[in-house]
Amino acid sequence: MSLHLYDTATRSMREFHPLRDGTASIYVCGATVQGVPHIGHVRSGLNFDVLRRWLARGGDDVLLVRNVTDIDDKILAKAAENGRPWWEWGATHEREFESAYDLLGCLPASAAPRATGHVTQMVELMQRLIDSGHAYAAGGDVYFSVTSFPEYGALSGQKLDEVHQGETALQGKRDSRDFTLWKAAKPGEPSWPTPWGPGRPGWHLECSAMATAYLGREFDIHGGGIDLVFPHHENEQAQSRAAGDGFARYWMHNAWVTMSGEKMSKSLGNTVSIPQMLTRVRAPELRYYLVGPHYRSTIEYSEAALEEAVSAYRRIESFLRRVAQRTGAVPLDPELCPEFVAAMDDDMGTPGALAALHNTVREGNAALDRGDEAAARDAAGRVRGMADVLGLDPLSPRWNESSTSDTGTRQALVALVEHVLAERLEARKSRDFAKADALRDRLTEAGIAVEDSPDGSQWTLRED
RNA sequence: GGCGGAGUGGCCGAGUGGCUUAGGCAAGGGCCUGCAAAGCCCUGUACACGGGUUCGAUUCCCGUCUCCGCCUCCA
Repeated sequence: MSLHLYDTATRSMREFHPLRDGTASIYVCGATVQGVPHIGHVRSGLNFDVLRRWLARGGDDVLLVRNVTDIDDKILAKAAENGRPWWEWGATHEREFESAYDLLGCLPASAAPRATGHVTQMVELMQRLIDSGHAYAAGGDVYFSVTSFPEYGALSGQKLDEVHQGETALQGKRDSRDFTLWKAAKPGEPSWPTPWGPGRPGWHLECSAMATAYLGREFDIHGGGIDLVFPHHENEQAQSRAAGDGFARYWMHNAWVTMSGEKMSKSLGNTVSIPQMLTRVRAPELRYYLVGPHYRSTIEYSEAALEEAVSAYRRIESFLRRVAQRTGAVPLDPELCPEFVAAMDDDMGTPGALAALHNTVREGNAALDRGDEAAARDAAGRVRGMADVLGLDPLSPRWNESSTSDTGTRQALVALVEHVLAERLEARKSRDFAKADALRDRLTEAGIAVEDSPDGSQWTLRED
C-alpha cells in the first residue's frame, strides 16, 4: 500500500502523489509569536515533522515551510502591556518556539518566513484580487468579497449564510461576511506602504503570499491545527484560488491537546509550557507522548499518561543501551518491517507503528535473554531505524547535546560512581551482600539507579 | 441554530463485519537473580445505551444519552 492521507477538504482518505515527482512540498501554519509555546503548539510541529520524515523516507525531497506570524493584534497588545517594542516581543517568542521545536527533535524547516518580510508579495496578491474583482479597498482597508467566490465554504463545510468572520464590523465592508486582507494603519501602529495606503496585514493574507512565494502557486500539503480550518484556511484557499492559484492539494489538520476536557489555551490559563515541561521529563519522552497517539485524535493531557509515555520510551531506550553495552555500538538499520510501513502509510498511523516497534523490542529482549547476540543486534538496529522515522531514536546524538556543556561534572560523576561500583563488586564477590546493598542504597539515594546483569552493573541517572 | 469529532478491558490508546490476546502502563502468577531492578513467559476477556440490517456486529444503518471542538484570537 502506498501512502494515504486524510484530506480535510474532501473528508476522505486520499492516496498521496506529489505534484512534482520526487519533491513533496508542505506548508504548515506555525506560531503567532505572542507568547511561550505550550505542548499544544508543539504537537502540530511534531506531527508535521513526522510526516516530513516519512515522506523523506519514501524518497521524496521534502520542502517544509513553517511560517512565523510576527505582526498581529495580540502581539501589539501584549508588547504594549509589557512595555516592550512589538518587534522585540515577537522576536523573543520566535526564539522560544524555534528552541522548543529544536529541543524536541524537529528537523529544521526549509524556511521559516516572517509575515513582516513578505509585504511585497501580499501587495501583489491583493492587486491581483482587486484586478479580478474579488477584493476591494475601502478607507485604507482591503477586503475579500466572499460572494465573488462561489466555492467559498467548501473547505470547512460552512454555508455562506451561517458565516461570521468574527471581525468587528468595519465601516467599509460591503458584506458582513467579507474578510479583511489588509488593515489600514491606526495612529501609533506599525505600518507598511501600499497603493491603498499604509497599513498592516490581515491574518490570512500572509499565509497565501508566503506559501506561494516559497512553494509555488500550487503545492502539495497544507497543515495546521484543526481550529484553523475555519476561518483561516477557508480564507487562505479562497483568496489564493480566486487569484487563480491552485494552492494546496491536500489539507491536513491535527487535533488538540486538551486539559481537563478543555482545549489548552492562553485565555483559559490551562497551559503547560515547553520549558516547564522539560524540567520534568526529557525531550524524547515528551516527544513520545505527543507523537504516540494518532495525530487526528485529541490528547487529553494527564500526568499519568505522560508518565506512561516516559516508561514506554525508557523500555525502548534501555533495550538499546543493553544491546550496545553487551555487543558494542548498534548501527541503525534503515530496513523497516512491513507492519510499521503499513501503519505509517495509513494516514501516519503512529500507534500501529509504535506497536510494531515494541514488538521488535520484545523480540530483541528475548534474544538477549537467550544469549543470541546476533539476533539482538539485528532487532536493535531495526528498532533504531523505526524509532528514527518518528524522531525518537534514543541513541541519536541529538538527545545528548544538552549534557555536553557540563562534561567536567559528568566525568567527575562517572569516576565516582565507577569507584563505588568497583567497591560493590568486591563486596559481592566476597558475598558481603550487606555491604553491597548499602553501597547500592547510597547510589539510589543520590538518584542513581543500579542494575546488575551477567555483564556487570549498569547505572543510570534517574531524573525523577 | 449550522458544521464536525468522540464514547473500547484498571488506565492510556489502536483497530476490525466472524482468530488482532494491537501496543504501552499498571496488577497477579511463574522463570531468572544473593537480593533488587531489568528482561522473558502466562493471566485479565473490553468495545456508552436501545433498536435494525446480517448466518454473524464492538465494527454498517437509525434513534437516545454523554463529552468535546469549530462557527470569536487560537496549534
